[in-house]
Amino acid sequence: MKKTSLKDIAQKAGVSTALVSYVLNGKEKETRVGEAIAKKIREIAKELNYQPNHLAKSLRSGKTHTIGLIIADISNPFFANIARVVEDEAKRNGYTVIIGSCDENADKSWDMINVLINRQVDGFIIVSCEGSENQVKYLKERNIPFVLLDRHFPDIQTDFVATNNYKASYDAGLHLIRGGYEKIGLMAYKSNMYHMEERIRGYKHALADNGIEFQKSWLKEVKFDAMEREVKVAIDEIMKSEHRVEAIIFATYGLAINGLKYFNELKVKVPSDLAIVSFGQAEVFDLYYCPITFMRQPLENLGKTAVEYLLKNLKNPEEGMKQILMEARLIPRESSKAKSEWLVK
Amino acid sequence: MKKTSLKDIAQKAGVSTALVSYVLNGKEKETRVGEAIAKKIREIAKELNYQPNHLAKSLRSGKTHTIGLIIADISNPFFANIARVVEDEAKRNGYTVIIGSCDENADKSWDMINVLINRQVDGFIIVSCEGSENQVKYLKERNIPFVLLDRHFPDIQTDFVATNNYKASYDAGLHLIRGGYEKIGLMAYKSNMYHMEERIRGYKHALADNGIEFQKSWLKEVKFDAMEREVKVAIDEIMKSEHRVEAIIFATYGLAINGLKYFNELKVKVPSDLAIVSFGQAEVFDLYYCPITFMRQPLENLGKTAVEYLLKNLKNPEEGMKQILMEARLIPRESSKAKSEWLVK
DNA sequence: CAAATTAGCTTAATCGATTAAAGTATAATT
DNA sequence: AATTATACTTTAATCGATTAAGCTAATTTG
Repeated sequence: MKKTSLKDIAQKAGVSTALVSYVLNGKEKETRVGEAIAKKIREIAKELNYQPNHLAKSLRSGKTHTIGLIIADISNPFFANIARVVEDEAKRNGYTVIIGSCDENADKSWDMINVLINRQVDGFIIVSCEGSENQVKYLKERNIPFVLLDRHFPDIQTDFVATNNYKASYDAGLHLIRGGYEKIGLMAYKSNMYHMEERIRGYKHALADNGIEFQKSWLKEVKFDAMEREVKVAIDEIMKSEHRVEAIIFATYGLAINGLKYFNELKVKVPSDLAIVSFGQAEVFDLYYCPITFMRQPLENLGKTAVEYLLKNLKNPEEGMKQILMEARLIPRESSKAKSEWLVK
Repeated sequence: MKKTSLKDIAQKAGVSTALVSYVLNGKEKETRVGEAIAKKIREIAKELNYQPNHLAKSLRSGKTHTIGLIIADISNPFFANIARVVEDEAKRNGYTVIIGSCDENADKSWDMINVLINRQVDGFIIVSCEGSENQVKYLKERNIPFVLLDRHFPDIQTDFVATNNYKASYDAGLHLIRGGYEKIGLMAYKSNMYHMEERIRGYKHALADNGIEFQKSWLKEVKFDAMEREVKVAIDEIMKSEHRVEAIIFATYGLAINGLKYFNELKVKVPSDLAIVSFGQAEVFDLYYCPITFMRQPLENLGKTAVEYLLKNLKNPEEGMKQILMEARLIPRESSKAKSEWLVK
């Protein structure tokens, strides 16, 4: 049983497809279709359960009402959740989302972008990965609408929706310092992505502003592709070092998970052996024996705003650049309890 | 700058679009295109960075190389992961996946199916939710290829790829019994979905086969939509009841998370106050203070096989029904440690 | 009443790619 | 030389929906 097309309806109603199209698109007034015939057309359409063919529509109009969402790492629940938000918001506006994860790999990301361009997506929302600047430039040149989400490139003028990572990281550091911790480490990705640099910068400034001299051995940068192994090595180094830290900030969810696992193995006690603040957010942080303090990023707002910006661009490509940095909020939990609280015990 | 089309290439090469199409589709031999011209066409195509328009292709061929994946609850990491597997496997075969979560709501599921049908997906992979039998029947009637994943309806003959839930649940029960537990509860969804019934059946049989008389108060069924509240109520009841259980099986990831959170609040100690085995899988199970025993479902295999079945159907719609039940494997952890091990302490 | 509107509908081009069918040289065969 | 085969190309229909432009008959207007 084939799908009913405009033609089928036209035939059954004894009119041209044009009329059917006009009626079903609510253009009967402008194009003055007879009332009787309009009613008939609508009835037949209903009877045959007519559903327009999106392909044909899109081919004609050049609009697919589809958004390509490229995520650097969908296995990170923070991104998985943001993907859901984007999807829901897009759906509310009549758009379909095609999601792809590039697993922090720029080549994969290129592939996905090309595949999606061929599929004629109307625009992109992208959580960029390292080394994908050229892709962003390419989209700009080709005038393909897009919004960068969560990560952006300060040297490339684009629309973006991101978190104020400098501030977030600064706040994380400050929180620990106020809790009485002085030797504070940061575990981050080895990356020259701006958002990561900002997190490092914020952390260092928090130390400096509070008269704590940053020690090189406090900053551990691990490769995404070898995260599990390198996190362990880094932690081993940290625990042995002479300026051994009393607290550590995990710059991403993945780092935190690997770190916490290893702490379990090592029987490191949080927060007495080591206090923790982490970026990212996930169920685990609630359920760890010692609930983890984390920086809550405005997930909903980030996702929704990204969609909003993109749709605005699609409607009116001439509109100016739209950029926004949103603030993260520290959610204090046991893992970073002020020293004074657990010292007395 | 508009995208290059076949026409552009044809014009530049001074030939008809037909030739260009033949050459770029590797049909130069059958259609004996001159070698010189073929070369020229390929060069121009490369030079103009030609990328075929999928919409046009699909409109013509009736094939979009797109799969609709409808997931009952994407916030469940088990399903999120399976979605990734499906996506990757589809991509390996040149297919794009459009994912949608219906949040265990049949109406939403209807919507999604309709939207995706209009987008002309070639077929569906569906993790069905309660009350969606009519949708499955509809797809069957309309001869739209689909494969049910993880959940299926025994009364409707369809392709499916699922876990042997009866066996998994039986094994979960057996494991606890062998660990010396006798009073064993099960927390499940209030649902008449077959997979849930099977989990209940397996649990009961495990008890019966080991001479334990099932108590009504041991089985708690909570509504998905009010999970958080009802889990708490259920646990309160369990803890107070006279036949208070010593162990509990969570039939889904969501139930486990909510349960574990509440146990934390109540300071229930796992496994000495209550031993646990759960379905689903997630980072949390590793990182809980007492790592959680769970039934590992063959996630990869489930996802890949679903794609395989669907693609076979797409290639050859006449092929017979394909159904498979895969076995889950219990991963023993601290949360269900044999009583003898912790009693001595 | 002739001319000008207007209402109501159809025609046909278009989006981009595919592909039977038809066309036109050129070469081979009888 | 006439016929046939071969090699190479073009034409045009098609997928399904949209829409500017055109057409016809009824109605209004001066």
